[in-house]
Amino acid sequence: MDKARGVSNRHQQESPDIGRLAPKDALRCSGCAVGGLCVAAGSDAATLSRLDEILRTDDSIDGSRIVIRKGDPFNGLIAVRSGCFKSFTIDRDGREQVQGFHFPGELIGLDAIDGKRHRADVIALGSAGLCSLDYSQLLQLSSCSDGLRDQLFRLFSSKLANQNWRTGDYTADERIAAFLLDISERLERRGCNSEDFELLMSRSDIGNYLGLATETVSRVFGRFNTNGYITVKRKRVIIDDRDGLSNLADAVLEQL
Amino acid sequence: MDKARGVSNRHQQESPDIGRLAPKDALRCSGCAVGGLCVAAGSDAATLSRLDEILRTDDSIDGSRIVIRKGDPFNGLIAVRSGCFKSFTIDRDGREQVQGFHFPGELIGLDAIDGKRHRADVIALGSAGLCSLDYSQLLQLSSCSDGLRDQLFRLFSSKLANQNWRTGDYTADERIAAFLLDISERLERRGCNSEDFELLMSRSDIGNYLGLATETVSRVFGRFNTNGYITVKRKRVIIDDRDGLSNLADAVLEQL
DNA sequence: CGCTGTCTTGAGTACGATCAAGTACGGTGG
DNA sequence: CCACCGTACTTGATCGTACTCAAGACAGCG
Repeated sequence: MDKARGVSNRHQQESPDIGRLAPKDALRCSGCAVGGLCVAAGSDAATLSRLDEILRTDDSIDGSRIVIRKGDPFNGLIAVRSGCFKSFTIDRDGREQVQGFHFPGELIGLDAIDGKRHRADVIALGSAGLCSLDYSQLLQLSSCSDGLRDQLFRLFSSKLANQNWRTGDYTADERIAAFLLDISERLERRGCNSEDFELLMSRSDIGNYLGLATETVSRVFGRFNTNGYITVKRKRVIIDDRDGLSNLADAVLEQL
Repeated sequence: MDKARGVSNRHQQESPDIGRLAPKDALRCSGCAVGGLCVAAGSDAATLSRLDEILRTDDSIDGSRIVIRKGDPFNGLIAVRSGCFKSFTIDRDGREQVQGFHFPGELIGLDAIDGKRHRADVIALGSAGLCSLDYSQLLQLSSCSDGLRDQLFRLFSSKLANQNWRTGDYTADERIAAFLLDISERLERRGCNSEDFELLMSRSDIGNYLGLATETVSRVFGRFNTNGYITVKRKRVIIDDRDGLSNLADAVLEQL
């Protein structure tokens, strides 16, 4: 009972770390650990093997490597294989705007299809891997498969839906509760431990993402800690009272 | 020189009002006034005529009519033909959250593809018209046409891209300047007068949408008016100093 | 062991929210 | 045509949350 106090450690041993989701031998959609959440979901075997053909993977991304720069020509969709990425822009005053964090199975660069240029920088938070899918080839391939088309639309759709809560008018507490539950839920869907995890992003990233100052994030984390909602030490977070958090985040989560 | 002072009235006579974009006789994609911005853009004649087949139109929508309710089953995409719509949710405390305003050629309900239920209420702001496109039929049809698939993805993509600026951390002045320029630009693309127009939504809708209080919107409008950026009287807005507004909205607009 | 960057904690401040009148407009009916 | 009413908008005064500035604690690392 040293660290994981206040919560069962039922997920302790079987849950993989977010960085370990893509074993070296699964360089294709057909064997991908997050296939069920990604582009391939709902595709038949034939489509799957053609997806494998147009797929380019890179599993050797080290922490803090910028994988996309704003203005880069858009060639294809980027899917996260493992690890976590942050997308952001820097305005002319040098101020950063964090647009989002991307987990395995999620697509990056969807907003670049229209203008054919990437609209944000994307950086790896820790070691990570990704796939790229050439857009015109994907467009071709999607003519053959109803399932693939549907899945692409669904991925777009859920991205749009998940965007809405951030624009609402919520308090710092509501935002952070919703943020923590969002991260937790995304980890869960990937088979990771959703009760006890490491935040891969810094306090200032979180604050920037949520429209709050770094200090406010720190303070709310501290308050949640003393109130028994979570146990937080630096980047390590344990969800102690999920219901309490949900209660706080209620107004926000109704948007989903 | 009674009302349109300070700005040329070059767009005065030839610009249609936003409510008058869909003449009664153009009930099909092929003859639609906003076809170039909507689903049909980039489709060949054959696809266009098949689009016409799966299209259902309704041009007799009166003001304040709710056309979609949150939780409604998702059957297909809704495209605005004429007028303007507002999408919003009401949380359990009865507080409204305005998610967006929709102009002719724009799609509504994209975020419902994934969960198969609409995630927001949609109401007409004044008399309006819309089209609905059955999703499964559209999915089928899109297998035949690269152009249609591409256009659908682009519409999704631009929707995602245009979402980002609202989440950033900006002042009331920046938000409202960006809002006015956004409306103006959308009117322009539809061939309407972009210098002198009527806001179809109320101050409280604008405030809610931008995360500001009604009173703040009113005050900023008033300040912009005295500073010579705009002439505003009730719902009527004239853009007097576009550069000034752009300057204010710079930080925001970089996100686009 | 001290250096560096990240995080935490504290004190004062500001921007926009809230509360509260007051005003203009559009609609209705006399 | 005008008096009336209700709603939307404007304007003013006060308040509160989260920002800013500032200092200190902690972890990681040479």
